Order: sequence, then structure tokens, then C-alpha cells
Amino acid sequence: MGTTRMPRRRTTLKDVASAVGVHVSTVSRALNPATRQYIRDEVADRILAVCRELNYKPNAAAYSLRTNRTRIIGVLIPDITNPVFPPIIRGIEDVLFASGYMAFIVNTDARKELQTSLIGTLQARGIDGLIVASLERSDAAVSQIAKDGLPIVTVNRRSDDDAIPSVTNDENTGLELILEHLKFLGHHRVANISGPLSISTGKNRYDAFERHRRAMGFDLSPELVLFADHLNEADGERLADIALDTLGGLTALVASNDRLAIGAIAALKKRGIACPDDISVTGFNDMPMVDRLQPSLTTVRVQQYKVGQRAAELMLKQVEGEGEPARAQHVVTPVELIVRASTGPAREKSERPKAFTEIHTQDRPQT
Amino acid sequence: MGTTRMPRRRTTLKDVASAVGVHVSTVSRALNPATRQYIRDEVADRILAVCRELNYKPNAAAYSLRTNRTRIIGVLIPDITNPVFPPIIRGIEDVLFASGYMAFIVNTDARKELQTSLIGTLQARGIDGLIVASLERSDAAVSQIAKDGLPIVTVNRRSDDDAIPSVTNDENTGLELILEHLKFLGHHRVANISGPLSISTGKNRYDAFERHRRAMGFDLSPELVLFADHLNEADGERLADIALDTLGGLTALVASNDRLAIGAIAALKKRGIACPDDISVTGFNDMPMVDRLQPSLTTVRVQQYKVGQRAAELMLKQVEGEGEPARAQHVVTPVELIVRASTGPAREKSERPKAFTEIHTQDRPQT
DNA sequence: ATTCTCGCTGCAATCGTTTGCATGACCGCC
DNA sequence: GGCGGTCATGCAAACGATTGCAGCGAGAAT
Repeated sequence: MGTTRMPRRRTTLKDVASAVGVHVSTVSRALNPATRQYIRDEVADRILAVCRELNYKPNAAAYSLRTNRTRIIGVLIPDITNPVFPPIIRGIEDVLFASGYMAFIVNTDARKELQTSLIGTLQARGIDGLIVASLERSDAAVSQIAKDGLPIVTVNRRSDDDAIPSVTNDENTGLELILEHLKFLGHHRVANISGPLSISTGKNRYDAFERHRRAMGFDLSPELVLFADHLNEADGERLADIALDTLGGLTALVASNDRLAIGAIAALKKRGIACPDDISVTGFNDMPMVDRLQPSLTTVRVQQYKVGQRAAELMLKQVEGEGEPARAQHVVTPVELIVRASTGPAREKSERPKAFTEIHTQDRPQT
Repeated sequence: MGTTRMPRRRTTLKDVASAVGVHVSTVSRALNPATRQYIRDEVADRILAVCRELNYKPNAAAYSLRTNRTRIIGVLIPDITNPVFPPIIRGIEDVLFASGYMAFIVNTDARKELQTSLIGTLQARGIDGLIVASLERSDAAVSQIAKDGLPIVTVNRRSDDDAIPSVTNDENTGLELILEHLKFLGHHRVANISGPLSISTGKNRYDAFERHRRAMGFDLSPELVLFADHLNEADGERLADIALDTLGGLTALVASNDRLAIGAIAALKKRGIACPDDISVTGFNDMPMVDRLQPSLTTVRVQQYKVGQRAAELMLKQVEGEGEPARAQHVVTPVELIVRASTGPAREKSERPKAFTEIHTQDRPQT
């Protein structure tokens, strides 16, 4: 020893108590805002001073063991590598942290059985609540958790089970704005690369597409809708290929999210089809970077950070408000159409020059 | 068996013990692989069966209180929203999780005093170790933590303090590859948009740039190096603007990372300078999406996921290996040059019209 | 003067595990 | 047949906080 530093023991309530000359319970009460009132100001001040001096930090494990609360919220994410999620996570973390909570973020890789097992792990860790972004419309494990009384909120997606509070985006208006925009540009035959119907965003955007294409008088052929298995670029490219092979006279592709749209654009590029001159493409989400792609993506902007914040707030309300378990809230946040360079006037039916032969001079004012 | 009624209370060791008809300590030992040997197989099997039946999950708080270990590793990230970090985090999480550990991810926003306070919070939570990606070359708080004996590893960056283990990328080779590539393309006067020297990546890449541009006979003018305050697109654009305003005859810009490079390309576009025809640009990191930009980015690929894994492995070795604290390891992972469309042959010296005076006819409607 | 109230503080149980030590059964051995 | 030695298990003391309840002094009320 000598040179080696002893890992000095952390200071506990008992240390503080004996330093001040009071009982540990007195220290405990002085430190807890809820019981602070029972202690004489003079004593409390002395206690606070000593705590600071000894750099006292309450032992979280002991607190949890006694109170059965951890001040930890579990957060289930499909894949943190997907750029949609980090802003949501920031929103969640910032709100939770401000109230002394922390977030346990875990990736489910969209595997349901893994998700179920992760929920078990999180419960073993004693989380106070669960925020889930990786949710299918029906998920027995999640519904069971909710029924067991663990506070829960879904974010970005929602469950068919209305008892589970949610914070989602206004998908319906989003698609309405897109279709309005395309109609204005003169499109009539537009295809939809839909997400899986097992996920609320996929289902809701699909429903909205059907609703509004009917209302606005677009071509209603059912074969104009293709369903993705995964919400990624590869599947977008695959489905766009199918669409281009099997559907004639297409002038626009509406993708269920940005990643599918990016894949679709890659498919067009591969074939030398110009976007937007031959075919327009739209996304959904407005992920970071999509304004710098070629062409920059026309899409629907959702308030990712905000959605995360709201979810965390709903969670805190449940966790802190010991009171009555009021009816589950469902928050829907507004969206906004962002027009960029991936959409343009519909190609005239008569003239169909190969895109790269013409000079495209259109100038779109950046965001 | 059969339909189970809902136990509001979690099942504990005591429940299992009384169900089996043994003492809690026996159950505890049967469940712990290290003490499993002391228990008769017959009894142990019965215990395991009952545990499964009652769905027993050990109480993490009680475990931590008793053993002073949480199986939680703190992870400090500057900003999870920066696409460089999610893959690293996945690497860390996957490895930790496989060993029964979890990660507490927190964002420091590159604010040192916030980081210091976050470290305090994490310590109060009783983390078993700390992995830090948000580190300046000298950080008193972090060095102190290490000296106190808390296992620590830095990832992506490293400290000047050699006692702190690290996992980093081979910055030196990365810049060598880039400069070799540019030299091969005939460039001679190339500028460097360097990161802050207070961060190891900035410093090391700057040093490497200096070393190799000298070795390879590039133009050595000191004014060819500009220093960024922040590693983001905005600063890249700002510095590229300065470079273009003040430096004549430039044919290439070497940026210290992809985000700076993206900003630099935006600056070129804004002025109607063609990349790579007028000026080539290179990045570092190979973030997701940079292959889909216009032009796609020539950059150095670092193994982000791998780096995260290695960091977690180093951490586990420290945490699990009760043994003596062998000398701090410093792992350097190899990098790879990815040539894409943002680099091209150097413009001939003869033809060098002021960029913005020439007719810019390129067809980028983009801003 | 006695009793009651009230404000402040101490006492001790408790949360669910782990773990050093004691215990008791059983065995082989001299 | 007593003795030491395993082996398997029970006992009970921690770990550090919270919290219902008891106690105590002093001032107010009777």
C-alpha cells in the first residue's frame, strides 16, 4: 500500500448523522423535501452543510430496496441506429432527467420475442415505468404489463389496446398534405409503398392514403399499393423495383417513411429514371440529412424531439401522480409538409422523354 | 399450474424457499453458479423448478445493496443525435448485455461541467464502470475517477492521461490514405479543416495531416489549416467559406470528419463551385448516409460498431477480472479508405478562373 | 398544579440478498 | 465405539435507506 489509494468508502447517512450528532432518521427527514418540515431549521441547516462537506450521495440501491422505486424508466427502441429515434430519445431523456429520473434504453431489433424477454429484464431491474417505441398494434406482453399496473406510454406508434396511453403524430393529416401537394402538381396515378399493417404507423398511413386518394379522385387501382416487410432502404428499393416493373403510367411514389423513399429513389437512379421529372417521390418523418440528399426529399415533418418530451411527461404524470389512474391519454402532435426537390409537376402523358435528356431548371427554395 | 391468480407482490427468495421447504440461503446458493456446488443436485433442481414456476426474478436493488455492484455501466456520449455514436452504442450494449450488464447512456452536449455533474449522478447510482466517448484530452474529473479505482474506458477518443484505457481508430493511417489518394489525383495545394486540438481526434488528425503533407511534398503553407470550434456542418460551412475567401488556388479540402465535410460541400454548392471538378472534399468516419449524398463522400471508414464492442470488452475485463489492475490497454482499430464521388483529379493549374465568375451551369437546383 | 397538545427527534422494523459461521448427519478409520 | 472429516444446510448479521410510532420537553389550557 502506501502508493495505492484505498478506495475510500462512500459516506452514508450514518456518517452524516454521527458527524452532526443526531440520529440517521433525522438526517433522512432533513434531506427529504416532504419531511423537511418536521426538522428544526437550525438542525436541518447543519445537516445540509455537513452533507455537502462530506459529499454525501444517497445510496440508490438502499433507497430502491426500501421504497420499491428506482427512478428509472425503461425505453424500448427498435434500433437506435435508425436516425428517427435519437431525437425522440433526447426528448425523453431531457424531460426525465430534469425530474431526477434516468432512462434505460434497450434495442429490440424489432424482434417480438426479444422484446418480451427484455421487458422481463427491465422488470427485474425494477423500472418504475416503460416507454415503448417498438410496438406492434397488438402485443400481449405489453398489454399484460399495463394491466399489471406498471405505468406505460407508447411513443411514435400506438397499440390497438386503447388502455395504453400514446403519443403519436398526425399521420392522417400528413398523408392528406402529401396527396394535396401531388394533386396540385397534376398527378393522378400514384403508388403507395406502405409499411407493414401490423404497425400502427403503417396501418394509419395506409388507411389515410386510401381515404384521401378516394376523396381527391386519384387513380384507385388496388395494385397501386405495395406492402413493405421492413421499414428500411433495401425494402424501399425492392418495392420500387416491383412497382416500376409491373405498373405502367406511374408519375409518383408515396412512401410510408423516409427510409423507404430513399430506397425508392435509389431504384429510380439505378434505372436512369429522373426524380422528380419522371417520377416524384415523397417520404414521411423528415429525418436528419434528407435535406442534403440528391434530390432533397419532399416529406412530412414530425416533431420527433417534442414527441419524446410529451411521452416522458405523460410517464412522469403516471409515476408521480399516485392518485387515480385517469383514463389513458392519447396525444397526437401536428405535422407539417416540407416540399423539397423530389416532387415536381406530373409528366404529361403524351411526352415521355428519358429524363436525363431534358434540362431541368426548376429551383426550389430550401427549407 | 393452471390459471394463476395475480400476485401483486413480486416473488422473493423467501417465497421460493418456503415453497420448496428450505432456507432462503439454500435457494440463494442454488441460484448462484459459484455456490451451486454446495447444494445437492436433487434440491437444486427442485429449487430451479419452483423458481421458474413462480417466475422468480432476483431483486436488483437488494443484490446491489448487499454486494455493492449494480451490473450497470455508465456511458457518456456527447450527443446521441450525432450519427457517429449510435453504432458505437450498439456495439457497447450488445457486448454488455450478453454478460448481464446494462448501459446507462447520458448525453453531455460536449459541456464539460455538465459532464462532471453527470459523472456524479452516475456514481450515486452506483455504476460499476464508465465508458466515455465525450472526452477532452485532459479532463480532471475523469482522471480522478480513474484514480479512485472505478473501471473506465474511453472510446473513439483518448485522454492524454495514459493511465486511462482507450479504444480508438487509426487516425494517422486514415490521413495518410487520404493524402496519398489526393496526391495520386494530382493535388498539391490542399487545405485542412481541422477539429479542435483539445480533442484527441482533432489533435491526432491534425498532426497526421502535417506529418504526411510534409512527407509527400504538398504545399506546406500554414494558412492552409483552419480550426473548427465544433464538429458540425455549420462550422464546416463557415470554415470552407473562409478558406474560399482567403486562399487562392485550392484544389482540395481535407475535413477532420464527415460533418465538417458535408458543411464544406454545402459552402461550395452555395457558390456554384463544382465538387469534385473544381475542388475535391474528403471526410472521416464514413457515417451512415454519406454514400447517398450528392456528391457521395470520399472518406475514411472507421469500425464504429467494432470499436464499441472492444470498449465494452475492455470494460468487462476490468470489472470481472478481480485481479491486479494490469497496465492500461490502448487498442487502435484499423481504418479503410472509401473512395466515392467527392474527390477527382486536380484541376489544371492553367485553367483557373475565379470560381464564382465562371458560368455555373451545373444543374443543382439545391441550395 | 395537573393534564393536554404540539413540535421535534429517536427507536427499531423493514425491504430482499449474500455470506461467514455453526450445526448436524453420515462416513470411514483406528 | 469414539473421533475427525466431509457435505449439505440453517442461522443471523450485514448492506443503507425510509417511516410508523413512541418519547420528551415545554407551553397552554383547565
